Amino acid sequence: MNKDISSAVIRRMPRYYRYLGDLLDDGIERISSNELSRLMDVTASQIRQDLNNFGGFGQQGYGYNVQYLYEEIGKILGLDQTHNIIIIGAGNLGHALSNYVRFEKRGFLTIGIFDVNPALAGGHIRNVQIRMMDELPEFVKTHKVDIAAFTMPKEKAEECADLVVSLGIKAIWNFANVELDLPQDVTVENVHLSDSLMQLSYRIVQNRRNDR
Amino acid sequence: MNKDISSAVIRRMPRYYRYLGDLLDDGIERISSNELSRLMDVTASQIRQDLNNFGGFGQQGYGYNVQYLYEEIGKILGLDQTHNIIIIGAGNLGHALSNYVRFEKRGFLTIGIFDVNPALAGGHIRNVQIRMMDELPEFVKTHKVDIAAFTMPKEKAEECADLVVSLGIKAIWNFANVELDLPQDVTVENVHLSDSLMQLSYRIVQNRRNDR
DNA sequence: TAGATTGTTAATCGATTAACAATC
DNA sequence: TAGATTGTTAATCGATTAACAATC
Repeated sequence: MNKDISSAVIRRMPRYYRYLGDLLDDGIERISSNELSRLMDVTASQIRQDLNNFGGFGQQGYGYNVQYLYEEIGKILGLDQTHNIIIIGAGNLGHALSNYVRFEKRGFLTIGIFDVNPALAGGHIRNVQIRMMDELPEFVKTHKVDIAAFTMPKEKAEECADLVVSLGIKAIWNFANVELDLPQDVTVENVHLSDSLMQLSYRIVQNRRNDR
Repeated sequence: MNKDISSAVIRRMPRYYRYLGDLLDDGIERISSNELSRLMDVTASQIRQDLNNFGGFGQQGYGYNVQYLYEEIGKILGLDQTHNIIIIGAGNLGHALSNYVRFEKRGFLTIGIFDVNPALAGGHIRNVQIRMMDELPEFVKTHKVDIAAFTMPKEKAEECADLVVSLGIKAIWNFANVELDLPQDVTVENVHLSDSLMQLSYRIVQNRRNDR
């Protein structure tokens, strides 16, 4: 129905959402694309183009109602629904993710954490129990799981992907440093921390060269 | 000197590096842009264009030597140098980052972790001592610090940015969910986990709509 | 009504892909 | 030498910006 919206646009939507949330907190009622443009350091034209991919949220001569636009973008991003997350890999990163209380406010709820290490069995992270991997199939059958977050070592990632796909999970938030090979009805969002660090490193080295 | 290379290209370099590393591990000696293209699911044309931003690393009729190309991309990304990192915020995420042994292999070394919580003072994460924030200025003066990783709550981020900038640090790896306002000789790489999760959420909701 | 600002079309710019001559 | 494959130029495609008529 919605014709495909370019990923460049999608990438910017959470940023709009963030800025509008801040404006809302500051009690700002309305904002024009021009003011927002100055605030966010993007062109007003881009803001209007981006938003109009999803509909006309503004009003000529007035601008945008902050609260309304904030809520609409929230709906676009699916933040009006609850997303149940399981975390596979109870290492530091798994801990970190499950502790992000802020996510909960946006409707993301960690309902299970899984690991292979028997030493962790029965433990809890903020009242979410750590379970062993062999309990995963039963758990997914008895709970609604929307997202599997992958925080295990990359060597295990492909195997885990096969498992969760076979259990019917349709979305993976992948922190393991490999590309997963998935059926096309399963969506994956990669967070490659080491790629990110390398990009930073590139720019550092580049700046040093320019200084000379 | 190097004319500006588009960020789209830079973003792809770590991925090339990753794939070439895997090929190297598999004992593959040479590869053509065409084979790599199939492997990575990008066009061969793009691979050749991307690489030729930095120089001619291949040979007509032969392709690319995997080892050589791997090392050259490593140099481009600055992985032939050591980068000392301090982590500000010793929460779960700070722990996770400092425990990424893999980063060390690429020349990224955590040399200090800082927090405001006195309960953490004197603790260690993998033989790196947790220090209090008031020790930071002295630490930066007596150690070479290339990167400050921001894993504190977003409310503290801007203030920390002012501090590390005033101490002469030129690169920030920012996990706090705000945009930092920085002088233009300071480079920042943002990792906005909640933005990432929202993009995933968008695609989940989108897929469900399409199913109907 | 006049002024402001959107929604949208048109123009520009940049990035990706295709093509092919150069050359190993 | 003939075949393969790069490096690079040209063509295409998509995304961003500019402009402006519609309208609140």
